[in-house]
Amino acid sequence: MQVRQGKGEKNNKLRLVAQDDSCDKCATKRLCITQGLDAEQLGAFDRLSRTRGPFRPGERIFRMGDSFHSIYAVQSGAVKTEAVSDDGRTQVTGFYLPGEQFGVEGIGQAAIPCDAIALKNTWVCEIAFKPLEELCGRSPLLQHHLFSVLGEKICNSEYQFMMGRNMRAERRVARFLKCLVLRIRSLEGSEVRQFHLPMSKEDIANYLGVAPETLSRTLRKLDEEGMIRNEAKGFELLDIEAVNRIAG
Amino acid sequence: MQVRQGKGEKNNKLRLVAQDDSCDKCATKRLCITQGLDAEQLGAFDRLSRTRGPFRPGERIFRMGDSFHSIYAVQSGAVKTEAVSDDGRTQVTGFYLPGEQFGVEGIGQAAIPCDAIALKNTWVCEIAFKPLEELCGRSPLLQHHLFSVLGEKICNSEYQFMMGRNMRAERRVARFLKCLVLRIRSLEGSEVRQFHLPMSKEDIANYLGVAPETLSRTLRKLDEEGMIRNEAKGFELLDIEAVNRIAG
DNA sequence: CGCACCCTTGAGTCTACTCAACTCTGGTGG
DNA sequence: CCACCAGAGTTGAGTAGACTCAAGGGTGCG
Repeated sequence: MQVRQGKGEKNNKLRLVAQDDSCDKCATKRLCITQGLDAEQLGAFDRLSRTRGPFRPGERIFRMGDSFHSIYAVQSGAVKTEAVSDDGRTQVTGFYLPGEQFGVEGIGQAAIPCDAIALKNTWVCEIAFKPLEELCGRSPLLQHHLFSVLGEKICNSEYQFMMGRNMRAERRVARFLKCLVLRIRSLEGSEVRQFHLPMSKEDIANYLGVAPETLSRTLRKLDEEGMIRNEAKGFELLDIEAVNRIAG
Repeated sequence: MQVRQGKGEKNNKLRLVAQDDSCDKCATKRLCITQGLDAEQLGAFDRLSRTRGPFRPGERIFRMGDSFHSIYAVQSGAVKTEAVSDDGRTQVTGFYLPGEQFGVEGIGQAAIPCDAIALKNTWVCEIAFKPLEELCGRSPLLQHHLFSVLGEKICNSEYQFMMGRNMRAERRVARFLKCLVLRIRSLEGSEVRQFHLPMSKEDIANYLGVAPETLSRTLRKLDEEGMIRNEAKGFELLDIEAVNRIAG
């Protein structure tokens, strides 16, 4: 949600742990819910949030069934959320990059409906929700930001939902790539062409609702058609126009 | 979100128009965000909400691209929301029964991302969002309710999202029926076995991400197996256990 | 009565799944 | 330094579930 400033030591520590730390860019992101707050409110916000980490790859930040206390933002690293369905299969429900919020699914619920798992060495900002609600009562701007975050999340979820139906694997994959490119470029700059994937291709396939084999074949096809250069742990973007065309 | 009491005339009018009006039962629903408010706050809530209708079947309550001003609750009738995807195809994103909220997708967004369309003669409660936010600042309870509503919506969206992938048509249909049974029974009583569908089967198929033909065949299969009795404009529930078993 | 619309049924096709084998990579240990 | 191993990813073959296209009911409305 925000990287708290004026905590040099912690940020340094963070940088030592996670080499690909992008947290100092987070403050510029549009979703920073503390944007526009005055000094007193920022102070209050600092008191209800804290940095946690490092989480190792595969380590859980919270678990399905935990009672809900906090919402989170990625400071550095990457996070996936996944839920276990009734029949025991896991479903990846989201990937989160530095500056992005997660854990809002638990708001107003008896229990958190998903696990959050670090994908690499990860630092997160944990924001206690009950005090945040109280602070929102005193800060209309913060309240508005928070509602916006939730609205955006709803909007994205419905978009994903919509995308999941009646859609060829090729289009799903293209949309995923397009989305990821936008998100990573907003962190690292719009000239980036080489994209490292923090998650496994198995996770991506699960997220997209296709078999790993289908994802593999689809990426190969996009590669052969010259849109991307498919790699083991990432991809190179060759023709964003073509990807957009397939994404629709 | 709530049916305002003490407006006998409007409710009467409403009853004349929509015979299956269930709005007087809405006040008992758990999602009533005005629950627990004091008289002064209830008054303020009344001033920022208003009843609108009747909307005729097919009539739009709001349109995709409209600027966001209000959230809504169904008072009587039924509503669907649908979005048009980039390639011009429409995707039904939700059905709403009396007492249920809709339109929260627009919160914090530049434009509302979907159409809301009445499925039969429908009255809705429109709640102006900006004043609602302000009122939330003065009423921690209301604020908490609203956050809960949004959290629940996120949770449901992710659940739907999850359900859309890797799932046989039979299971999707069974889940849809199960969910609908629960919702209608919470309105009309748990002994109900006969369910009228306010939406067309084409809409249901679209919502579930299957072809209308597939939905038709699946319902016939469930009928032949004795779980339901498939009808033109509804269904009779014969074996809820079996439906639950298939739903997983 | 006839038309329109929705739903159902049938036949054929195709996408994506499953299962199985193979490759590649990074890490470990001799 | 290289051989080995485990896990992720890729490729191939065969299958099944769902889609498309097309035609045939049913029901309500003018």
